[in-house]
Amino acid sequence: MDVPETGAPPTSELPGGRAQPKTDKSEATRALILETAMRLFQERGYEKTTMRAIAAEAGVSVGNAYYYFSAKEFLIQGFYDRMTYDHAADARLRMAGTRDFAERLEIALVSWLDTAAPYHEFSAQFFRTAADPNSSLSPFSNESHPARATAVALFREVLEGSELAPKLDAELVELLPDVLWLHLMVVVLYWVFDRTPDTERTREFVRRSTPVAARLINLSRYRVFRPIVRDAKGLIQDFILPTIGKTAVK
Amino acid sequence: MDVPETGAPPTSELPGGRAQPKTDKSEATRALILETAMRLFQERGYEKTTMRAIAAEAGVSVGNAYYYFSAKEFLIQGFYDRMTYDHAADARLRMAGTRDFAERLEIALVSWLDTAAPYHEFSAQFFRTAADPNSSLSPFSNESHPARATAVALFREVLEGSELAPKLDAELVELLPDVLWLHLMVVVLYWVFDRTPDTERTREFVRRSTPVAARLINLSRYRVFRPIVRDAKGLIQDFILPTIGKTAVK
DNA sequence: GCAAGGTTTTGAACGCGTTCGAAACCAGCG
DNA sequence: CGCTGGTTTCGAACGCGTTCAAAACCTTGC
Repeated sequence: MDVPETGAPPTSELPGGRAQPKTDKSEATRALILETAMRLFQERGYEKTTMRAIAAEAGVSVGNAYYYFSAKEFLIQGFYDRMTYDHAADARLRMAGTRDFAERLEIALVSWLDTAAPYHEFSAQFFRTAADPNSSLSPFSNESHPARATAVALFREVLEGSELAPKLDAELVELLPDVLWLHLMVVVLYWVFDRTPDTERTREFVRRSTPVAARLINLSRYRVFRPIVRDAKGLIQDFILPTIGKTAVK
Repeated sequence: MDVPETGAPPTSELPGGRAQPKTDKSEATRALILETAMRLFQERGYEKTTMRAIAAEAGVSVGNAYYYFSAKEFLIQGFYDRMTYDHAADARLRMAGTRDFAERLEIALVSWLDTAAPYHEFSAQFFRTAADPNSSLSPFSNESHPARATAVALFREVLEGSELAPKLDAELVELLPDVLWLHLMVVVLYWVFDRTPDTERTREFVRRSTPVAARLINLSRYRVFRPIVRDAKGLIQDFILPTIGKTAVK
């Protein structure tokens, strides 16, 4: 079995990142701008942070900021990439000693909530961006979104490191990582709208929903469910995976 | 049984609509601006249509447009309300003679696709707005969103007009309309990202997924599934409905 | 050392959404 | 009729994201 790349240290960029860094100094400027932006986003929120402020605070001109990030949106991207990378690392650590699938899944999701917690306030922006099919930042429409690849790889580990995986239909094991990633997206959706302190409600949602999900997957092994599992697999293969950029495996 | 209000003719407005119309002339101006905006949105798309253009085309000043719609966003709202209303009317007509649940559900969803078809190009905007938890336009976060009430009422009819409803657990019948509305939201999500001509892919998705959904609901009647159905009901009651503005029924 | 060509940086300028103080309009009342 | 208080309309002005032509800087080859 091939281990997919788990995501490079968050330096890579999409179209918005302009030409690849030619010099060290250039790379430094780029990093400086991103750091500054991230700090200001956290301090004042996304809308309130103006490009002029970022440039001023970083000690460069606005034009220069745009030289590295062709739109304000693309500053989000850097941020999001890094978070995904941190999440995967943290989740791997936390679930290292656990073999139970439901537990592993819950650990992975809770780890996401913890990693994302500091950014909950302006997470709405991430989400708005993700929801725009015209934006190349959207993890749904952009087939080569590095953050998605990283996350899907993580969920593959969640599954394959569990005692459940060997008992399952191989085809299903192939599909599940993407489905679990979608599950995370649902949790994220819930989280974004969650206004309870420490997003306690989302945490409870995760606690309650993971066992149900695990149970459902487990049930798929029994004969009675063959037909409905076949249908579900068909739906996923034909309609979900192609949309998020996997070509259907024949 | 009580028939919920199916949505007033799309005149009502949320906070962005400013004070209620005092005079006929005022109401006329308001309508003129909305009509003009909708026409231009369709002609050139949302981003390309500037407030200045809307005002000019409508023969009023920008300031005046803002007097009636406190932000460009709120013009979307009028649009969306009307579409939802049209959809409900059309779907009712189409499914009048059908009792089979799966068929009724498919009719309702296809009707939505047909109603929304002319606006597919700039639908991304609706969606972005809906995805913003801070916006009062979001059908998720805004508890009294008229469009959602209309749509949920429609799905209640989809279910209760079918031969399936009487056979189901009463509690489940109470929950399902909202779940079906969520199903529509998923379809909308899919549709927004769908780039195939005439959104053929989404249409196929609907054709394929409605029977599966119907089958799942139907299965819930059998004894074997009691525990998992109970779990699912719990999740919906405790985590989904409260979020979209229903107080849990004790 | 210098010219050529690329990379990086600059800041003024543009277009847009939005705001706001003031004008115009329109009752109803004395 | 004129005054008064509310409603409606106006358009200049503000702040922000973004663009762009030109400048500054930095190699590299001669």
